[in-house]
Amino acid sequence: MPIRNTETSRVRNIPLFRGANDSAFAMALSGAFLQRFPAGTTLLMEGDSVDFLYILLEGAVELGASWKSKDTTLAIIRPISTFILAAVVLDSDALMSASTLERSEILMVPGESLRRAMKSDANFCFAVSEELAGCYRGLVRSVKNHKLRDSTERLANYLLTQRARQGGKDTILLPHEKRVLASLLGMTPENLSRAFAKLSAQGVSVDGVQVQLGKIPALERLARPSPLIDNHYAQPKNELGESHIERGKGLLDGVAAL
Amino acid sequence: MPIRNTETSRVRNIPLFRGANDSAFAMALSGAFLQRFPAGTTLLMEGDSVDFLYILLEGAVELGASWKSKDTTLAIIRPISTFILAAVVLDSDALMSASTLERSEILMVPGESLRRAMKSDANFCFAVSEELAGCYRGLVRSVKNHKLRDSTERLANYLLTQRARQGGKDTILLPHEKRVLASLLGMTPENLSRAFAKLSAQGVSVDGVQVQLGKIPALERLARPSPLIDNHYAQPKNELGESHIERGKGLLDGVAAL
DNA sequence: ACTCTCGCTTGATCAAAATCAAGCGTGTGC
DNA sequence: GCACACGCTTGATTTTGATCAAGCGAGAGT
Repeated sequence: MPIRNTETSRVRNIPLFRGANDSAFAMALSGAFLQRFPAGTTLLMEGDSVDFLYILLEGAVELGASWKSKDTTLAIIRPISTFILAAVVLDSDALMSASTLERSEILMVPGESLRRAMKSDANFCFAVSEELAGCYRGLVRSVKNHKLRDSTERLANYLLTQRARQGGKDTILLPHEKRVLASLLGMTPENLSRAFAKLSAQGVSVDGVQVQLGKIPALERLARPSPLIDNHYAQPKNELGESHIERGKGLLDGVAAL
Repeated sequence: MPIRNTETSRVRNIPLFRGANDSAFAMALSGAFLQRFPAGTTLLMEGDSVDFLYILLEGAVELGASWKSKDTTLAIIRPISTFILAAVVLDSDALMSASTLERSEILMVPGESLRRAMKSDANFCFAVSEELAGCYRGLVRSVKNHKLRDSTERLANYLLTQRARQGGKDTILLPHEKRVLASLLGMTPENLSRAFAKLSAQGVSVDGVQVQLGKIPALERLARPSPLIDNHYAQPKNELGESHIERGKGLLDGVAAL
């Protein structure tokens, strides 16, 4: 599908492109096209060579990986976010697979165009570096979350993060199927159920996708959220790893991953 | 300590600076200085603001993190490598602490100089992006390693990676104390001992820092190393996460982390 | 030589999480 | 309406890893 004005203007204002000069922006998007995918479509498999930067405009995309018949979710991307940037910059193979969780609308930007634009405009290139640095730090948070907390603590922090993103109200909606959430949090669906059960002591009660957080102080006492692991303060756009994303200093639209 | 010619020329050739033009290189290193630290020195704590890019010229540095009285090692840096780059690019706080494992020699480059240099030279800026992308992908490998493998499998892969880096001989030397190794692999020292014991079935025998790998095929059958997780093919310079680092396409000197 | 310390190992116990196996409830298709 | 599939839960069991508690052995300081 040819790229239209509506799309370019939407994308022009994300942090990645905002500081680019017009000619670099045009160069980056030369050859870009818009594509729609139904839910459950595999966009990319681990090991595939990566020819495009993906920019998710609508929908949701799961980044995952597998080994020896196990698999896991590494991140869930929400609009407007890029993914697979690192592989594009290095012109190398994908380390994660990507598939749509919902019907999605994706802008596909040729990697070669993007790299040329970076080399032609230091400000744009700097924005790419900021973006990558933010992704890196999101992953650092994710590793810390996994190595330092047990599964109940991860869930408790996930709930508090969602609360902050969904406006601070005491009842939140789970944005994904529980099995996807379990995989993102690094546990089995069975254990996710049990972790929810444990958190009833902290006033958490689940009804389908709705979760009531009855006793926030108790939940916080258990979760002990930390700005060095959790990203409560970011805008409610992305969920990377256990849902932490970060933008250059005081920012703004989330843009994430790979 | 003032920076001398020997140091600038050593650093000039790492991938990060190789493509920079002379004026950007000079700008980046303006205000840089060399510092020596004894083993066990804390260079940076989590949450500290980061004013310098660190370039490790000699020694070894551990990057770690802690939460609720637990702590863990996220990476071990070997020369010549940078660390804390992402925080410098974003001019933000450290997400990891850094401390020397051995007496170390570190070139400290002011963050502001580095950012100015990036904005003045798109090629240098591109190299920074490549560096960050490599760090990012190293962390992705690390997350996969932790979420998909159990501790014995992680150890088995670690041993095979070390073998590849130490020249492919069937006896390798552990480069760190076992307690550090355990923390890097995400387990307790007790469990590291037991994991070694389990691997005796695969021909692994330990004597102090020396490890004999008796039955490589059996070990590989258990470890199932994968180019999408392990970085056997990189140069033997770095150990990030479980020891995977990656450089832009066909590269070279390792440079890593944060 | 002799303790002392320290890093590592070993064993016993405990806690956390994965796995196996039903069951339950809702929604779909026939 | 009825059967079926599917996502989720619950319980029982096993496996994995953490914790607690000794012990062992090499090296450092006296």
